Amino acid sequence: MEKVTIQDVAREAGVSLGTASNALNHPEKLKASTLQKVQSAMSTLGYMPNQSARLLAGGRNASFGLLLPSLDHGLFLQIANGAHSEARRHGFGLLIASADDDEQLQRSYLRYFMGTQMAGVLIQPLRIHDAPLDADFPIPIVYLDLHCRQPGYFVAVDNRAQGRLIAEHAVSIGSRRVSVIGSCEGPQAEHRVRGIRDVEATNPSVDFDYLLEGSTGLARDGFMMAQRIAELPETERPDFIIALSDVLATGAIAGAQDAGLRVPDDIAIAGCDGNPLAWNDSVPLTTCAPTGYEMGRRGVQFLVEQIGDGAGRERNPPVEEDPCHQTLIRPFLLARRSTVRG
Amino acid sequence: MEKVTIQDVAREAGVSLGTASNALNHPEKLKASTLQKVQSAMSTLGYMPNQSARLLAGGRNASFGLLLPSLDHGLFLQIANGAHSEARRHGFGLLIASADDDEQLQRSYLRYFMGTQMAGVLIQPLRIHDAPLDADFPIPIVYLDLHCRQPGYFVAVDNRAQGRLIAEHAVSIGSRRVSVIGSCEGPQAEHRVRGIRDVEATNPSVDFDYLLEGSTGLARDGFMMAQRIAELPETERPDFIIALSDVLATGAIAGAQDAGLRVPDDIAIAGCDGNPLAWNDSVPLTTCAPTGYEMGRRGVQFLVEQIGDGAGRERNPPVEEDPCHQTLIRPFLLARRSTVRG
DNA sequence: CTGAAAGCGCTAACAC
DNA sequence: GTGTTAGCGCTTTCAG
Repeated sequence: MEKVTIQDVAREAGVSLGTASNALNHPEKLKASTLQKVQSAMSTLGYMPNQSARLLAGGRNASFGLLLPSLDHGLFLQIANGAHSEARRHGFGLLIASADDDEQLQRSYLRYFMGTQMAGVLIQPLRIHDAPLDADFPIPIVYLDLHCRQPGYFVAVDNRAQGRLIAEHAVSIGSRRVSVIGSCEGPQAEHRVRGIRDVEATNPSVDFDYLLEGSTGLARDGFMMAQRIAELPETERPDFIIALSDVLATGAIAGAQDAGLRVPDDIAIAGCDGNPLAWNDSVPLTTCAPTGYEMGRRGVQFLVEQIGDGAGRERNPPVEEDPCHQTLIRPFLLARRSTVRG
Repeated sequence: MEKVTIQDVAREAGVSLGTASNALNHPEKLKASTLQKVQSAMSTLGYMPNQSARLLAGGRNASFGLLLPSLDHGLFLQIANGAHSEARRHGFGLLIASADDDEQLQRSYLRYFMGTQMAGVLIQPLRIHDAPLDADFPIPIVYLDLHCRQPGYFVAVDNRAQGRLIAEHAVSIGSRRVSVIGSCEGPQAEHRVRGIRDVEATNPSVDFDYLLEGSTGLARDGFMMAQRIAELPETERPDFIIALSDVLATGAIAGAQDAGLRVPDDIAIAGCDGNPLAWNDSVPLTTCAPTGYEMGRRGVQFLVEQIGDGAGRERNPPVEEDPCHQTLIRPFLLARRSTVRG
């Protein structure tokens, strides 16, 4: 089918171009009968408004952009779902893009979103460093999974509380020796370790040691670390492993079992980051409840808030509020079989 | 930062508007030194080309749209990943949207993609019926997870082969009585049942019965059906349950265990649709390997193919090929602990 | 290589 | 209520 423009619609409906346009953007301005005529003309012609032209002519883009670092983590599905449902509640659409762990691609999608005049952008940056870019962005932007003392909007999981929660759980079930495995490559993992150290400080009778190497993203690393741990003499062997990610924990469970240990009887193992995609163990994993949904929702709320602000005041707002808008998502413990005997 | 246009760039670089535009779209036409000047002007000004204007003026949109029915199934992540990686290989971007199980939203995103002049769109329709729409779409379109004897491009999982695979597995491990649970609400489930019946036909010594009720999407239904099955006297009780979805299988495993049966010793349970998001059982689930990645890849290949076609021939192609382009993705068995003793 | 100019399809003023 | 018109920012074409 050849392209049909709003002109064609107007002709078909026997009205003027402007009226056809109004039917689309200000239906309340038309007489019901006229509106009816135009709409039926649109559908018989199969008219699809050209978004580019609408936007260019000054229309508002009622969509938000969501830019994720990649699509291989359950967290991203949750974020997308949370953001989408909240966006819909406010009458916005949501377009999702993945940077595929590539900074250049991240930038290019970000430019695309800007260039396409999205109503706002939610971005979970690949690295902290990517944040300050917002300095000169023409549209509202919210950073996800990033906690940062800078002007701007940030929504993050309270990773420190996650670490604390799991460590407290370890202590509460009577563990004596706790091993923390993973690496501190990202700020998230770093905060989790800090939370664990909080608990360590208040429980001097429990031993904590830290095997911070490998990555947090590969089950294989967890497997090997658990095997090394399993080789220790029983008197030195930890009775609880905290893995800094669920994927790592999954590997660790397999590694421990492969070495002949029973989970949780001989050794308890827990994850940290609430990643349902990793929950395919032979034993249900203790970890934190997923937080992505909440992040996505909150992020869109910030976006909507900014848009509202822009409309409300013009310049020199009466009160200069704190320009740093931050939200920490509070995590919850999911105590399951990998640490608690059935 | 205020909006900076290509005019500003041209002025800053000391060249004409046309040249600045060429720097963006036909860099090969510029002297290296001029190109350099323009590019640095762009970056110092923080110039972001207005996509709407580019498209409207006739530029090509180097992005595909992917329209998914929802975002709550692991399959969708796989599709998105497969599509994205293939799109990148060909120099295209990918924008993802979710219809959130809402037909109206599906249509609205589809129009959006059309209106935004995407280079092509991949759509996994909510219902079969949504397919024929393509009759008058101005851009290449490929349907996912849909097998359909109509002109157009279709990529689907061979659901019938999935059913066959699982049923053959049941027979091969010596099952005598097989119960199939789930509902035939979608065409996918229907095909799976057909595949199971294929196997039933060639194995008269094995009993198959079909409890086709509830939904395929709720673990709760699986739970309750398994409980009902568990109450049967041992002589009548099936020794193998095929659930028409992994989510259902997950529920069934929990239900059987809750009723005091051991899996797989007392009863083996398998899924069908290779959904990693459902793999959080206490026992690793036998099912088919995930197929989404392959679907996404193949879908984008079809898109690229269509675009290539459009450029190659103008009208009256020398040979009129079959207008029905279909690909069936072949499934593989993933035999795990829920049916095979460790 | 440059500069000028014609739209792309639409929205939002403004007149009627 | 309706019809008319001026751009939105950019790409492309065409003459220099």
